[in-house]
Amino acid sequence: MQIATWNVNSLGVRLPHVLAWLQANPVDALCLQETKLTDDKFPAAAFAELGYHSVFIGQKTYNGVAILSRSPAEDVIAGLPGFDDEQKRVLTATIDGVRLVCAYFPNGQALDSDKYPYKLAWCDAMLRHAGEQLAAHPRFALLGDYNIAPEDRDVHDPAAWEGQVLVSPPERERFRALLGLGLADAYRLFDQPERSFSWWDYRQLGFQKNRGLRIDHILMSPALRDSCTACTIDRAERKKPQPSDHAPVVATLA
DNA sequence: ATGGCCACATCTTGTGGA
Repeated sequence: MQIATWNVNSLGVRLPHVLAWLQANPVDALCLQETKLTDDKFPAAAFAELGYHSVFIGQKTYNGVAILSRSPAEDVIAGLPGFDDEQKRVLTATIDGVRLVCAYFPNGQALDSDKYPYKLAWCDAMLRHAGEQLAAHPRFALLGDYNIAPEDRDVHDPAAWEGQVLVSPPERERFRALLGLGLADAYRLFDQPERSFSWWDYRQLGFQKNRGLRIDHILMSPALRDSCTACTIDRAERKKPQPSDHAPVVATLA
């Protein structure tokens, strides 16, 4: 089984990329973030033609998440229970007996922005949700754009980023709290190239110079970790014409 | 030189992203 996550930065623009990627990478489940489409505009038929079911919650312009899967999604939950939020950022569903959370963590914008305390409170609500889901479902994974680079090695230039959103100590504390539930960062289960990132700025030849951040993650429960045989970032996708600024992350389960 | 790109909305300029 393969599970994957990809922030597509507008599914309206990136639909051809996603369809081509699925044909080349027929994963069992793909979590999408930043679809930026209201539900009436979600291209479910195009995915169905490739043999994928879809569940989705979207809004105009911002946010929006979806889970595409070869088997139908079961027991779907939209949003974070107990956390009132207009923003469409979370879907939870069971695919082939694996409980998946597809999450688009808030960006936070800046440490002095109102969006920063929202991000921290959102992370706290996610910690509760992940803990509850993990307790109920031993085969559990949390996939998505976390908007957190967990360690300095996940940042192209840690000195330049110090004090910025995405790397601040309170955000990294939230990431470590998720690990504290017993979840493993699938990418770090394996030897990986140095300077591995999942997002690169569109500006300043960010990708060509590999000036990026690793902010897209797959965290998995002990039961899944034990069967995980690989986790990779598909950098090649970022080289294509009109790419998303994020690359897909894929985990393989035996 | 503190911005460079991209997507989106409302328009040809502003916001948000990361």
